[in-house]
Amino acid sequence: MRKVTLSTIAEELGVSTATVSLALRDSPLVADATKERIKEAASRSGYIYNRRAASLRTSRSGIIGVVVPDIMNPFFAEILVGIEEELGSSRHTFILCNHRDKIAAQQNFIETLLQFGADGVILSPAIGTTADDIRAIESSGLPVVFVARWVKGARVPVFRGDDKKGAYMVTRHLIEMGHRKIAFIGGKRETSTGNDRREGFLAALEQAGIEAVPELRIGSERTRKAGYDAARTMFSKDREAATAIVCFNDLLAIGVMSGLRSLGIEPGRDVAVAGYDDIAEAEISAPTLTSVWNGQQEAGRLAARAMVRILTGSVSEEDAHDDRLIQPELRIRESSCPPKPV
Amino acid sequence: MRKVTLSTIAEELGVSTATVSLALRDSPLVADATKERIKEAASRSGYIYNRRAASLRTSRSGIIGVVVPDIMNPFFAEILVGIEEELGSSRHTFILCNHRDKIAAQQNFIETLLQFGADGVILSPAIGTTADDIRAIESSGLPVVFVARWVKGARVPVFRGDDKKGAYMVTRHLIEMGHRKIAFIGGKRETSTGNDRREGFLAALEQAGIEAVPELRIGSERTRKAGYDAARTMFSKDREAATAIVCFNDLLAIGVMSGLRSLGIEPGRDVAVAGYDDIAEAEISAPTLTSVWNGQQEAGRLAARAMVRILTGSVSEEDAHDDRLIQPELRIRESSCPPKPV
DNA sequence: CTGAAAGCGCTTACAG
DNA sequence: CTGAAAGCGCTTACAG
Repeated sequence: MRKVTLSTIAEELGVSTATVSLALRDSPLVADATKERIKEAASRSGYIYNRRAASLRTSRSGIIGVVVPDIMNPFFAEILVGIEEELGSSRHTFILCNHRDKIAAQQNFIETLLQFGADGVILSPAIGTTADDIRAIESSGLPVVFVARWVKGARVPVFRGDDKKGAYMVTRHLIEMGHRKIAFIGGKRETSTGNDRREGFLAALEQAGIEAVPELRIGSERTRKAGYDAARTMFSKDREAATAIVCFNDLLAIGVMSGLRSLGIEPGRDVAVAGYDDIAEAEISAPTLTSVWNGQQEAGRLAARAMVRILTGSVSEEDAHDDRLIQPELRIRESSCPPKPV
Repeated sequence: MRKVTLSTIAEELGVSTATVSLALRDSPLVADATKERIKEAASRSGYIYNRRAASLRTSRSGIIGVVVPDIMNPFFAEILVGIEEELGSSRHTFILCNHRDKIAAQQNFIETLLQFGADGVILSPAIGTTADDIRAIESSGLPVVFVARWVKGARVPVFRGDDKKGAYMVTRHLIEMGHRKIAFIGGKRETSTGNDRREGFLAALEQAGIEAVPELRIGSERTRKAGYDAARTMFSKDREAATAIVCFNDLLAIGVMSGLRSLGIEPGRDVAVAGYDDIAEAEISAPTLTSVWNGQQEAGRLAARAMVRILTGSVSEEDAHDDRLIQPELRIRESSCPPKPV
């Protein structure tokens, strides 16, 4: 079985390849009857549209790159769901990369995208990405949109939750319950999210006149395991190191709860714990986890939509800067108990 | 800045495009001095290799499709890690799809892969995929390798753990601890894994002369939430519905433990719980979770390696059938306690 | 060791 | 409404 191309069909029907091409894309230039015959022949012969050829000719590939730190992290997985939903309805295919906060991996993938002639990239930049890096990508002809994280100085639309405000809200909630010794676990100073959430935390303390104790802040990876370890480190020598813990994200918070329990400290009774992101698991953990809804699906959807707009030219890249922050919402659950009476 | 192509460089240096092409790919046909000049000019001018053009000419794209039910599930995420590791060293790029057990989504993506001229696909087939579907893919020129799941009747290499044996092992472990009322939660009859694990479970019961009680088997999604719900359904009316629970996977088991706890039943003390897959979380849950190591990273790696072998022609597709099952290992932890004395 | 030429399979003006 | 022709940027025989 020889490969079927436009010209195979053209020959068979005695028309030109131009007509076949137009017909298959439903151009109004082609007579309906001709279209019918052509489409019928195409599907009968098992014709497969060759995107490489089309893309070479038009210099549009229909590929959008999506670059995130780690798909295994539910936070980014939910962003992806949003992107997937939004892109599903357009004619774009997305191809995915985990950079795991390695600049080299990110660079490498961008290079691959350029080679494939990708139309754009939705990026949650790796730690260490500079505004110059972003400019370089854009000047290679690859429009960029940020999601979740952003890079200072880069003039690129960014779609994300208001991390500072959310962290402020959850910290304030714990303070209102009566907590004064509040720890902050996780997040890295080098990421915009890490910074913003930490700032929100500190702002709430300051506003309440609580002094920030450096020992009560532990940076870490963003995994369950890191939370588990951090909790054990913080509470193994002093079981009253803190009465409440704000975690950088839910994954960490779940790990923290597990770590506390392994020391015989019951989260939601002996120590209050709060997470961030409101991933699906927060609702079914035991105790259920107080968290901050951060709109990651929404962020993914908005980022994808902005990208499609840029690509279809319905909006200039300048105008795509409608990057209002998504407003976070506090989700109070069992894990944020009041402090134990002394 | 005009786009730089092979001919831009060729003109600049006064050589032919053939020579430039050869030089950039390090062909021994080109003199070292010429190579030097060409490479220098390429990197200086910011030349970007156009894979679409190359691929159109050679009809090899360097793309491998990876199609799994759900990347958010750590089981598949770990398979992906294996694939990523293995493919990292070859010159292949992979593009990913979640089919979420929707045949249409799977079909759609295969179509996209064909349009991009993908070289092959590593597939964990959606429920309902038939041997004919697989044959159709292969006869379109896309070699297939299965990972984790397989399709009966399809002559395709498959890389996966021995699910039946693993489920047998963990069930047997619980029986040896003295359990007789053992439930099985999760998995779908329609997937090969669901079937195999269920069979292993039943085989262990039968061998121990324990009658299988249909009420003690609940099929379900493969999520934490489903486990949570199933546990509550099973134990809310009868707190002694079972003394031990074998779960289709760890995600479910973690949900089950959470569900039990929400009813005031302590997993690992009142009821034994075991999972499957030995995901990273099993080790840090509280109680730590007894599970079966299933070698998913290994499976991913082997599948990717087999695919690369098929593509480089170092092995015929027939010979790639070295699909020995990965031997599962039992990981006994706190959650599998003996039955409570009556 | 290097070059001229053809061709992969599309789409896009242009002409009719 | 349809066709002939050029060209996207590579690679691959082939000739020298």
